[in-house]
Amino acid sequence: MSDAPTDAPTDPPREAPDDVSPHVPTDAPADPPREASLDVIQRELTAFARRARAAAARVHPEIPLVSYTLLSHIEDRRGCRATDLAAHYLLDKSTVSRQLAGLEKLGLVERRPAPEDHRVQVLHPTEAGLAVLATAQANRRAAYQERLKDWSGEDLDRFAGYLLRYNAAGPDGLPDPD
Amino acid sequence: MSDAPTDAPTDPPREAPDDVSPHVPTDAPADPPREASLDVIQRELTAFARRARAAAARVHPEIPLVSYTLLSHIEDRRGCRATDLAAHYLLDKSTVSRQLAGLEKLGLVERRPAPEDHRVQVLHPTEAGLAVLATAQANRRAAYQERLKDWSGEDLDRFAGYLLRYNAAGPDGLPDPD
DNA sequence: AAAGAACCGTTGTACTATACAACTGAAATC
DNA sequence: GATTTCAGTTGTATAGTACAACGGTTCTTT
Repeated sequence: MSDAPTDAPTDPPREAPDDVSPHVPTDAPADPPREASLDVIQRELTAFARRARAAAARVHPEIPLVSYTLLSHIEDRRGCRATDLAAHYLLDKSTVSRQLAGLEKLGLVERRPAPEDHRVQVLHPTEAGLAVLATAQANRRAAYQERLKDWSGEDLDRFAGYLLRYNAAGPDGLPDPD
Repeated sequence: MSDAPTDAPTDPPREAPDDVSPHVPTDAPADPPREASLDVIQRELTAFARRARAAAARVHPEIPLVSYTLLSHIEDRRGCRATDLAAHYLLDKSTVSRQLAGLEKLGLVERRPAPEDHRVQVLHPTEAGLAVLATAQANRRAAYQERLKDWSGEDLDRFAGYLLRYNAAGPDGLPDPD
């Protein structure tokens, strides 16, 4: 995404969630409020990304962190290749290679050369890998539940829908390969 | 935030934005849909953070990147101190110190010892710093406008509101210091 | 089928972003 | 005035990445 949040973090939740009129958006000239919303979205998304990053390091002391993301994808797409991961996450091959090396050393993934194509490595989570994922997943879920406990089901639903829609535009506004 | 997005990236926009029923949330038992929404939110937020990070590096080749975030805050809070930045972004003093050193070397910020307290450094953006910020801000805004061009004003407004609300919980679910 | 192109993954090297700990200087407290 | 506390810097270490150069493999093309 060419709109990466990388700035304008000034201070996210400074103006309470009210200054974003929940209803009078398309009434007036329609353009000013639109821009205001865009700015808020940009700023908040940025703030989120920045904090997420910082927090990430604190949350998974057990596993080298980003490897975790990859492990998760490996579980989801059993038997995927390193190249798939790189393409999916917009990472360099070398980065993935090293992350996988780490995961293997930790005994969380197995990589076996594919029988059909000897260049390719087929990736699978190990028992340990699955266990780690399960635990972390549970922790995360609990954290989100706590953070969003005051939200109505309807709000959660809509928020989820918006996020899905936002992300659906793909990594760079592109159709999202993969 | 203990809910840091650090995993379950499997593949964000895989299920179209429709499988999140936009209206029938609080009707049924109310619990299953809630959990589903939570999972989606968790996953999408995670996906966003991951990609944002990757994209960030591609978007601001000009300036060492994260420094950008700090510069932005410095503009917003003229005359703030390095410690303020550290506290605000949950960064170590040393990290901020080095980032600022970089920004100063690039001529984007000035730091002067405060007259009243000789330990403190008062930070100000330079002309060049303001110019860089303005340019980047324009780029970002354009990118967001493009990405969200198909959204209705009402949806933008609501999405902005949700993000604000989400972030308002603070870096860790805490009352958000600062 | 031999040559060349395309591919997959690894390794060397370099850089950003961070953290933690130790240290210097300058208030503030006692 | 001695101690503690606070602001920033510097040393050292680590994660995460990228890019470029390779070493095998497989697919294409003559």
